[in-house]
Amino acid sequence: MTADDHIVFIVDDDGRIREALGELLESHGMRAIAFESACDYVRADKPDVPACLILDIELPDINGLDLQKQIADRDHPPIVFITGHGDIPSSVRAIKHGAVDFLTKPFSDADLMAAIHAAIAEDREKRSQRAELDMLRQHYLDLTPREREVLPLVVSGLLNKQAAAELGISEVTLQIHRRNVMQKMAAASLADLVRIAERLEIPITHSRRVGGN
Amino acid sequence: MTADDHIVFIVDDDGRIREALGELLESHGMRAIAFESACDYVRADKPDVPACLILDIELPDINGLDLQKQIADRDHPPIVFITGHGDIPSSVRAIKHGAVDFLTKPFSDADLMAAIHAAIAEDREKRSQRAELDMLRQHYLDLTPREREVLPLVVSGLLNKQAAAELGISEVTLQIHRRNVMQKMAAASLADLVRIAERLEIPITHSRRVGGN
DNA sequence: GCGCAATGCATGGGTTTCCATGAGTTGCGG
DNA sequence: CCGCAACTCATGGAAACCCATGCATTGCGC
Repeated sequence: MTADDHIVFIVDDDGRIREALGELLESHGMRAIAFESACDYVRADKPDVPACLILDIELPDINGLDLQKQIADRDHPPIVFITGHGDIPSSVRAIKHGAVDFLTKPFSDADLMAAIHAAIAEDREKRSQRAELDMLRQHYLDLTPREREVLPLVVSGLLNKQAAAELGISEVTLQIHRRNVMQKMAAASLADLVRIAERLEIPITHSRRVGGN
Repeated sequence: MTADDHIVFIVDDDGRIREALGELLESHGMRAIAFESACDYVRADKPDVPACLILDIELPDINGLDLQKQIADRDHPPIVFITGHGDIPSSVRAIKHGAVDFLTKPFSDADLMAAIHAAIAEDREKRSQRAELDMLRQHYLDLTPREREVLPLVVSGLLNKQAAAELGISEVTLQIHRRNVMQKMAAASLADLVRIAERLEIPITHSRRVGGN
């Protein structure tokens, strides 16, 4: 419960720091892997568990902030920056881009551990969110092209009749597509389907007029 | 279009700074009001337009970061911090709590103006979001107690019959409540109502079982 | 006490949805 | 060329939903 369900990555070019951090983390029962450079970190294949990246700003190959930016879109763990010569603009940029904390050496063990715990908790939450979303996206991929046209019409609140007219097909056929969509998306009800579509950011194409019914 | 649809508040105890900032903003065609202390700012009644608060960290009555915390829950404009003696922990805390930027004197006019424009744009967006939400909340207040019980059941995807059973009333009565809810919430369709309930954070009480139908 | 809002129920009729059965066309890959 | 997936459509019955009319009870404020 304390060593296998999370991991801490350390990227620092100073071997003594890597060692000290590794020992600190071990003494708190946490698993850690240290890298000497950003390149090593990026290339390594990392276990797929809630994690945290302790990142030094001054690295031999690339600036820590630039690394943050590079891996921003991808699927990366929250970052805790540490630095010997930090400046305010860097810290502002780091936090704005989502870093959990920005610590200047020397920092207290307590501060670092607090940041790490916050980061791992954040990653845990983020992962669970993403897992759910991935499942929905997987279901969406199961839809046929036609079903993908039907979905937005249905969650827009159109009647089957109206949606069918929109696609130029018969109401019967649309009902079949609609039914398949519900099944493939594992939606228990229309309300459910609407919420699922919301999370998949399916755009509302037409909204039914109130008086139009 | 450039002076009346936004305003910049300045809180700084240094009269020269206030004057300089006021002139800078005026030269950019922006309206500004300056205050000498946090107390003055809080007490003043401020125009209800997209705004931005330029806040000095070192104030006579209260620390700028504490002021940020105090007005955090309330309805306050985005903050751009400026300071003569900033430190990294302060900047981290400020940005974490939502500040737009954290500038140390001396800073360039361009940096400040960029931050201000970003802040006002942010506020504009936030206000438009809140305006919509307020309207929905107003509609929600129009609902009777019973209608407020019906809403979550309906958006959970329950059949009228099931929701009625849940409340121990007849299906007919529930249909009437349901209809009133739709009308009062200005929902054009069930899909619409689900999205509205989502934004109002109406919890899902029961979810219909797939096979149950 | 009277009016009014909120809540409750019934009946009836029209519309929509849900589901199953059955079946035809098209296009692609083995 | 055969099978299969995708798309199409019809019919028909059961269930659910929408709506209007009409009415009873309760509790609160004027």
